[in-house]
Amino acid sequence: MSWSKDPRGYHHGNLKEALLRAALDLIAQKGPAGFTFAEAARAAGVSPAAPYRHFRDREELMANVARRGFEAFAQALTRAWDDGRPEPFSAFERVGRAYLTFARSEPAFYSAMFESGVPMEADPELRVAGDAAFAVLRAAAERLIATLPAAGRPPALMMALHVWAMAHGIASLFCRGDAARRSLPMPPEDLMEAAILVYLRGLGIDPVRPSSP
Amino acid sequence: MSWSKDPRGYHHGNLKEALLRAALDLIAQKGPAGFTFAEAARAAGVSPAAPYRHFRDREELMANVARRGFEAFAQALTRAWDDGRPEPFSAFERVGRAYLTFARSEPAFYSAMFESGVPMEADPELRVAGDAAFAVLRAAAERLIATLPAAGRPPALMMALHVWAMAHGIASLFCRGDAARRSLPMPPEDLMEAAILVYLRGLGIDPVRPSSP
DNA sequence: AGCTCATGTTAATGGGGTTTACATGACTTG
DNA sequence: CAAGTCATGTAAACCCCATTAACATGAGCT
Repeated sequence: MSWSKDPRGYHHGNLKEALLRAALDLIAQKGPAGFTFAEAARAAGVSPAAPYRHFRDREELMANVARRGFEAFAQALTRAWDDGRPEPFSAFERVGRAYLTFARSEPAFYSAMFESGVPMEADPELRVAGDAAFAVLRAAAERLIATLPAAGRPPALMMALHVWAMAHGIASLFCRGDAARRSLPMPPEDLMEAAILVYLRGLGIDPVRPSSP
Repeated sequence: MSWSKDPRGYHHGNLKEALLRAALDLIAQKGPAGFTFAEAARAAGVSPAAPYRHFRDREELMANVARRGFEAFAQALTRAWDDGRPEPFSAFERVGRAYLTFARSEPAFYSAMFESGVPMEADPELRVAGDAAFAVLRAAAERLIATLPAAGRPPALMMALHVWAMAHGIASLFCRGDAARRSLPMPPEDLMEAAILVYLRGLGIDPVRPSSP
């Protein structure tokens, strides 16, 4: 669905897209630090100065990759959450797994989003995209907490932050593609599922609460 | 407390140490990616090629910094754990706080240890140091789990991994010094303490279990 | 047809990573 | 003490990268 030589293209046609894709490939191969502006240009078949017509500098390109990453991430989490079907508990576990699946299947996006050092303030759209992704997690937490008796409900924001931190921690430590990954005596997804299980039990949220048995 | 001209030094005297300190400063200031071999050499008052007499390349220097970081980290955690005094529960919470305190007060070490992309296999001593740090966490988890009735004790390794991931996640997301830090409506330490509280309750470990009231 | 502007290219500057050949001086050894 | 040796630095060179400035080109409008 993507051509590097578009007949409609005169000079290049869609260098911006080509650069973003090249960056994604390079980040996936050599990490966010190993990615170079010049090499992305080379991959797109243009001179080293050409990218500057589309991105102020290397960091702006990285911020763009991160923004798209957050958008795809939010989509993936939303799809996993599936509006809490069939019931919030198992749906929430699905979200946890989806988090790790994304980190593993889109390492370039994940690196750009969380490990590239790009400040969220770099681009308002980046912040919006990042907030939208977190909002999915937060909404899910709210739904899950709503299943508890009204008295003594923990704050949903806190729960969302805890789950985010746990997922990010597991992803960072155990889901990396490169050699920096720590070894683990089990699949990261299992570790994540167990963590969520224990954590939710700590909040008083139990796995099986069928309202209509 | 540190001179660049040591009288005992002829050529330099202790370039290796000077480079390690310079690297630590530079990483603290500009992140693990911003640190350059040449600048460390400049800070030590030496030619750009001199560091190669002491480190194979930039990565080996980084691995050395990471190793020292793990050693200091293990010390900090051990001190916080204090052999479980006065009782394992509060001591464990202290370890959680100490984790974040280290990440915040030694950002250069923490970056080198977890965000520099240095593979643990780069140096056997690095792996040993890293394992030793994790061992503190694991030993603490074992002690805490031992307070539970023998039937249905959760695996201590899993618990240690969960706490590690949670602490690392919070540290990575919310304790960074640079602009990439996410904003948080509360101190990270409080978030961490709440997480441990909830998690331990999920495991059936309660705060107050005085065996001798 | 000709103008204009977005888009690329070339060339130049300034830095960093790394290697190779050379220099220096501290320590050892006869 | 004189000479050799080895660790430690230096200088120079090479290649790559980021970024900018001056120049070129061609698409689309008038």
